Amino acid sequence: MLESAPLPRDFFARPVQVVARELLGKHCTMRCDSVLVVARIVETEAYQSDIDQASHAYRGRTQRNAPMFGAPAHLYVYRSYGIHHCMNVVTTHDGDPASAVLIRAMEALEGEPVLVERRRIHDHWALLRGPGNVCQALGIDLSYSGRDLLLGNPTFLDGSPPPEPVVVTTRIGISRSQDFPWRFYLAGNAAVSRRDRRAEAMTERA
DNA sequence: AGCAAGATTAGC
DNA sequence: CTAATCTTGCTA
Repeated sequence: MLESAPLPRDFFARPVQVVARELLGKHCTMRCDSVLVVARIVETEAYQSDIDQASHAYRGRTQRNAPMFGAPAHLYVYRSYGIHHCMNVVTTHDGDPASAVLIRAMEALEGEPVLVERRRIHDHWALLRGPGNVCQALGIDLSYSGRDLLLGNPTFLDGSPPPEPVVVTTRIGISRSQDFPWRFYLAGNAAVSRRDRRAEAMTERA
């Protein structure tokens, strides 16, 4: 693999939709039990608190969502349905509403045996499919919430832009603000959690 | 202090 | 389609 540097804080200090889209194709490295895991981001969602009722920060700051109101390039992790964890990267910068990108799916590149062990499945494309599965595979829990990405582990690396077209569509699993087209994924990638054929058709035309 | 809801997932 | 499972945050 070619050398690549960690994404600088400035990368995240931009509008959350821009960051969500540009995060596609970027690599995420995570040291798990002294083993290096590398994965490629293939699906994300943007959450912008001021106009987004689906955002955990919509009703203001609380103990749980505090990281979303902090500096960019920090993690915001929360427990989902009492069983899973979901990982977000904070993009908020001075003067902007609290915002973060939910990492929904990745493609395993290195260290797959560790992921297989944690997930207890062998399907390569399902290892990191879905936000809850991403955290289970990488070993990310509540203790990671608020962590600065620039400290390393996990780390997001710069890299070449994704060769595949990007599909833009509406977000999944929310009951409010369902119409914002703030979900992004790499067309044709088998790790994507749920495909949107309609949006993919629009993508071909573009 | 009690309680309903939830950015999910796997299995029937 | 539904159960599983628990933390957060709102209401009394």
